[in-house]
Amino acid sequence: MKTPLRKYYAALLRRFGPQKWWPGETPFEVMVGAILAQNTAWTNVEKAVASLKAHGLLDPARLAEADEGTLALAIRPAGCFNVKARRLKGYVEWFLRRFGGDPERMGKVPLPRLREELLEVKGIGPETADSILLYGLGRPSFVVDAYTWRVLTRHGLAPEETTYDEMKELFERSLPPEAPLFNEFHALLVAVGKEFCRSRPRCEACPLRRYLPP
DNA sequence: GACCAGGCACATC
DNA sequence: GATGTGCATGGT
Repeated sequence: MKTPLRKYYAALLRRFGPQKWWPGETPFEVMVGAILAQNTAWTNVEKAVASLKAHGLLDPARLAEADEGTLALAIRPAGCFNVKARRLKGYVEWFLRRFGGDPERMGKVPLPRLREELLEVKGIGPETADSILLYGLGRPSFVVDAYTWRVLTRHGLAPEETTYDEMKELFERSLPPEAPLFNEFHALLVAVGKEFCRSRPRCEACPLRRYLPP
């Protein structure tokens, strides 16, 4: 069955314009940001990233050398800082060991296999893995998050028990595998989710309202 | 003063 | 295999 996702994309782009997520950052900075962003407001992530920069820790080798306590202190504004310090270190150690800290080398691994490898790293779940792939490396791996889930279930495009991977596949089989498209679409879903999906009444003004089931 | 935010691992049933 | 819980800051 043909999904209306392309129409959703067009309507959202018209309404919100390009979101320009993660512009002009290094791939490594995006990877770090993806971990810091777990269950955290984006404004807090920005503070933590700025703090890492100020501490000279926004570099794979430096970050790997830093002790967890120092790291935790530096990323404090991101919340869950002890957990995230451990996850960051674990990720960076893997990144250095596996690719010498080089995003170019990482980008040469076939997408499905690279995703599998990422998921084996402690602290990297599906959404973080896909964020790293899509926003960090420019690979066409669709990112699903709470907003994506909310929009799709509310519109009857997926039942509430749909898993992460199923929802991801729903997008990936309906769209051409183009990273810029996946990038923009996911950011637009967050935009509409934030503004309109918080409560039922707000659906009245939503740019997707004409696609809502009766 | 709850409740939420661009999750995840781990415990427990 | 499905739920439940801890992590923790800063904004609404």
